[in-house]
Amino acid sequence: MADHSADDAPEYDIARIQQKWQAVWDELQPFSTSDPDDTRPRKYVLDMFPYPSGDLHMGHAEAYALGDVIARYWRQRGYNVLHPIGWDSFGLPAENAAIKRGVDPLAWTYENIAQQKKSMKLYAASFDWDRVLHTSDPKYYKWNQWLFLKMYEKGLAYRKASWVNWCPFDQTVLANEQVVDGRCERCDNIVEKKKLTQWYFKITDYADRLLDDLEQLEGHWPSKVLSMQRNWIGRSTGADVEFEIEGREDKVPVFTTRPDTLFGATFMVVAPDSELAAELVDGSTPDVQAAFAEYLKAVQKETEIDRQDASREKTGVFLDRYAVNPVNGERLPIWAADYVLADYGHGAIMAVPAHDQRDLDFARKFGLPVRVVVDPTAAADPSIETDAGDDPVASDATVLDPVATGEALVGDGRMINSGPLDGLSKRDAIARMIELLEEAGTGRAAKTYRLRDWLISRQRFWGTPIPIIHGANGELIPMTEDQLPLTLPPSEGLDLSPKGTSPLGGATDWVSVENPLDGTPARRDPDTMDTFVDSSWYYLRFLNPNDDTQAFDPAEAEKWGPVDQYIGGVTHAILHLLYARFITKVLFDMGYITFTEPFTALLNQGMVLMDGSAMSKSRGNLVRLSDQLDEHGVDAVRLTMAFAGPPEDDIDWADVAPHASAKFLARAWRLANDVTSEPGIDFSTGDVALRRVTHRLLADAPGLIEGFKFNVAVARIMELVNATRKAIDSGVGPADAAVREATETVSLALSLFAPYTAEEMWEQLGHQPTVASALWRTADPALLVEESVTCVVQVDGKVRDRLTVSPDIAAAELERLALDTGGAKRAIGERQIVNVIVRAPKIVSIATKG
RNA sequence: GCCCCCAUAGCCCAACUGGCAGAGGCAGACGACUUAAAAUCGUCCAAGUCAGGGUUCGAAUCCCUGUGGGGGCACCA
Repeated sequence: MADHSADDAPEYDIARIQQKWQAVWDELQPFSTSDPDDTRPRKYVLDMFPYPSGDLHMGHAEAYALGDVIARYWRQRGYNVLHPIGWDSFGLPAENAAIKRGVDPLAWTYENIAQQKKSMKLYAASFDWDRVLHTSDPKYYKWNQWLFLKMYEKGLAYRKASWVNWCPFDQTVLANEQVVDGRCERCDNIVEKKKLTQWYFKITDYADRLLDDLEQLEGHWPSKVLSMQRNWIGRSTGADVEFEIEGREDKVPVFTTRPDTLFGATFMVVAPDSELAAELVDGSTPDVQAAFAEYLKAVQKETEIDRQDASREKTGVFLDRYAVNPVNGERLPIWAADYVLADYGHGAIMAVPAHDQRDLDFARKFGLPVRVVVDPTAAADPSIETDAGDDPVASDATVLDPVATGEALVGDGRMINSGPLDGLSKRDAIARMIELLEEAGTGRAAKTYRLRDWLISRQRFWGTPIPIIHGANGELIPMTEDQLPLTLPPSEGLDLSPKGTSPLGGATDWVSVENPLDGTPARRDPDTMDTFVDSSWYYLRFLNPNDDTQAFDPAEAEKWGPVDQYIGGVTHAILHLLYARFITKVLFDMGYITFTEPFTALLNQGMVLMDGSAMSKSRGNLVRLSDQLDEHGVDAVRLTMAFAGPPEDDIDWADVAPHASAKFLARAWRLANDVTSEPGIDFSTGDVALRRVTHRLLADAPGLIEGFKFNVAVARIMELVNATRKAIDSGVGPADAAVREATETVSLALSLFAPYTAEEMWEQLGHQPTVASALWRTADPALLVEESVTCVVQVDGKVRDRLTVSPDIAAAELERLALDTGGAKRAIGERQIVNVIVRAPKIVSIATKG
């Protein structure tokens, strides 16, 4: 038995090993991708870049551990792997820290970046340090401005006045995506509505493509993210119907998903905060105008949270105006009610109370007429085809009276009271009504989306200035590319505190300019861009981060793009990913790139929790990464992250055992110390049993890594370590060639998870550094075949006997052997055999009866 | 309200996608080494797969129903 007492055996000193190899990596640069003559096939592996709000935390540690496994894996498989890192370094936290502590946001940001970079190096993340970028660097945000100007040129960047989300604490507008449950995503304060003129990107022009292209990502992105994106875009199909309004010149379009129920429309509702409502009220009586003004005031006082309370009563005011139903000429009273939204569809609806729950609630409250046009009891008629799932309702007079039941009839049935549609099913009636509307020129098939345009202006300092000059008469003058970058003025002397207008407005020298067209006084746009603009295309900037002549090199994009594997948290499932997909499509349309999706594959890691909940200082369950690294070593923390479970699952730090990972690594490392054979020994002379374990790992690890089953891969390495330990201590001994082969394989496999330990082992085994640039080995198929396998003999589903047979045994032979076993004979007894299923060589299943 | 995931030893998790429920780890028990402890090495322990039904020669795996947990969307016409 080998002697492992502390006195005479070397100790696994992870602190020393870490220090040693960091220096070696700095010198050898095994992760550089700068050689233009590299002929290896390429992989682009990208971790979501961090926001520098402090030092790295446990969440970063998990993400970077997993991303690194993938990057190192592909390198080991012979690929030229681009694995860059940068910082998403514009944004609110820098500014808030500046306000709170009176520091310069720039200094604060770059101090944090320096600290994070140091931690990443310690953490052994295999980044290409030559490609670092910071979005707060004018070298970077110049190209944000370029992108803005290109979008402006194409009509994809525009200004409009609209009711926007306003965070009263951060004193800035927010995108819809940044409002969660009616609260500001960042500070959790209740969001208010304000009418402001702001810059928008026209993402709605791309709604169909953003939705339809998700199909390409199926199987490569988590299905959860795909469904979140689908929900967010929220396409619904139906028809636009044009209604005439008495006393108004132009017709009013209304979107509906149920054009089949047009004959059941009994009133119309417009959004109180829409222009249409204001205009209709203008043409109404003074009484109506007063009532409406009061109602509008009440509506505008409501927060998003009030509005989303589904249980609240319907409210509204009658406008004393009338629309005309285009299919039957009926007069429909027009109401304003806040259950109709100004910015969805056309801000007006046709109300069909019999077949829409909201309309029914409203009609019941205000005593408006209800007319049933779909008879759900009639679907039993065999000549009527109903949609699957919409089962006919039992024939019962009461269901046909929604006013009495309070339940709208939303299911399928047979059309009644609907003139030319009578007798049709819902589906057929929808199609027929669209035809009729199109023939009459009063409507057409239409689609509407939940997705809104992307509001990109922010009234904040620490962001990309918008490269637009406002002339004295309100004209917009875009800067020209040669004038970029438009850099931020120094923060010194500026009031950064939230006050509802951009701090840049106070930088008089900066904001006041001459109108480039006529020399009259003009002002720069004082707002800055949403930082999601920065991150929407950064993956392209990594291809040539220091190029001053272009945002990115289309030739490099052709070489490397799109990203083969993107890794990051599910927190960005909608926002960032949707914007990046959008900008990618825009750049494709402009001809800069040849692909339409930025991220071919996506891995979402879970969160790191403590005692079942997210870590936070206020909760007092914060685990500090630096403490963990000090206590257990980098490798043990990384290994723990990979081993804890499937990567997309949350890790509860209370459930995992980094000390056990450290113990395992020491055990693996000790193997390398124990090996006594020389490098280059002929492995084929080694012990076959141990070689089998080694080669099974060689064969299986690639599939496990590519399937993101890192935890299983680690378990398999542990298995090999255990088998090797046993071979050394109580088997063939430390000099056997198979022991060296196994230990070298452990080092190679561990190099993905525990790079320091793996390097140390590799060197101890007599190899040149680095194991990080060594290649994975091919399994010998001969060693993957077992000499004999156990075949199970089942009778009526129960295991009755076992056979030890050759793996290539013939089915007929196996059947004969199985039927002859004592266990099978006993179980069959007098019963009659009805079927024998043979799955050679693993199982024989006998079915009997009697 | 609509849609989507998940449930396996005390705990974290595997199981070739229908073929003997266990790879690995934690915790636990015992032993070796030690004056002792730690470290190390070794041995052992444990569920019949949330519940009920169905398909099948055979179900953790496929299909229904329910329970429990997690997530997304929601007055979106």
